Amino acid sequence: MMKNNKELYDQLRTTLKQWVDLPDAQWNELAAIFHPKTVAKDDYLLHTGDEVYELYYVGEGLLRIYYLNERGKESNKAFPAQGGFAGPLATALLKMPSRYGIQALEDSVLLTTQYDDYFNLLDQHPLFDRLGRKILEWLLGRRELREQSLLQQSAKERYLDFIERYSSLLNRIPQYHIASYLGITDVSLSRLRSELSSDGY
Amino acid sequence: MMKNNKELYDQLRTTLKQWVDLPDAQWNELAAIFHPKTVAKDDYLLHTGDEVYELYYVGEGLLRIYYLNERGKESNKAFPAQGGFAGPLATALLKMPSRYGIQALEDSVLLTTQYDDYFNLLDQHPLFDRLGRKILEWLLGRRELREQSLLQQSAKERYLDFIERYSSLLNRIPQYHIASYLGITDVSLSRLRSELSSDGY
DNA sequence: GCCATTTCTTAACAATTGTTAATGCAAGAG
DNA sequence: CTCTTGCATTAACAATTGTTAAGAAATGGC
Repeated sequence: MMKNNKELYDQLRTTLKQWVDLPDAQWNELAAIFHPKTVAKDDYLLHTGDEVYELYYVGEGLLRIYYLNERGKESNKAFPAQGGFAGPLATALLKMPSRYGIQALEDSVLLTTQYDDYFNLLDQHPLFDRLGRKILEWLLGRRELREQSLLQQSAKERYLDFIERYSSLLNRIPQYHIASYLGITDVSLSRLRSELSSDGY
Repeated sequence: MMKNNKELYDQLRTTLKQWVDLPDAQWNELAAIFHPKTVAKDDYLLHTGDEVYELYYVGEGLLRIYYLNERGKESNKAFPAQGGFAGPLATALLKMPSRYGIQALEDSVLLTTQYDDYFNLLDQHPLFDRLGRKILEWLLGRRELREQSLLQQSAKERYLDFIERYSSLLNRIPQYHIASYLGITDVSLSRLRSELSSDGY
């Protein structure tokens, strides 16, 4: 069910509207730096350690963003699906090797832009700074919810929250990736699930 | 060693310069909405559940920002000291009861502004949107580092990192507050410390 | 200096999560 | 269809962290 390009760009505009309703002139400027891209299931858009050049908008499909530590342990940071973004902004700004990677969990249709184009855009009109600020405010709120969850909730509580919050993604993401998002091993998650099911969930 | 007001505002301007170097006109606009405030050790600037009205800049002293969950467990989110900010931006935007609280760990000298004034300021000049965006980018980077740390590091590693990163604050923050920042109990931290010291740290 | 209070440590035991390994199950390739 | 491969489950055991309680050490008020 591949979207055509017009639908794709319309969808991006709708997504951005939740923060700033860009007038046609600015919208056209913004749309001009985004280009359609498709990616196949399991392909990588970014490896940890690479320099970051691109930002992605998910029109259709599902990605995962993950951290990798020195011991080679991966932890999933987020699962951007339709309407979501993926692009290590903080790292791109620093022009440093990325602390995270991005992989497609499904065949996906994206809109992508070069970070250099994005940074240039910010200088073209103050509305882009405003849009950027609003998106960042939103992102920050999400990161803080996650931080609180990791600090204060047990693995079981985090899993139950995940089920509730991301019910639509539940059967699209392998268990071991969910476990890694929750900060536990796949074996522990399986044990939690069996405890929950014997408790009547 | 109480700073006088001029030093206090100069310090704020210096702090902001790391993101945007405001011309005098915009700096004066910004300075006008900030007011000096002192707070005594142990006093609360914000309780969880209160609505958020104010943003704080720390001129001198030390604060802690903490989350509180339904079971009454507190977890420290950050320890803003000289040059730092405290103010639940994400919550202020939502006009919802704050998920976190702010308490002074030392007698502190602050500059504070009403969020309404801050939001108005953003409409006065595009530079403020830019400043806001840059601060948020920086904050987001820090939150992501913390998220990765909570997902991938053991309590012992997190503690060693904390010692390294915040060595200057180490003897100003009680152990149990550090433990709560690390996501463990004070008893566990004490145990870690004794293990480390018998390992020669 | 002395007392009360707070903070930190220690110890025993419980609960949670990790590790390893074996097995079952399901989906995709040929 | 069969085989391979990847994913999920289960079990036994280890390591980490939590809980509770008692006492030691440090701090602040008087």
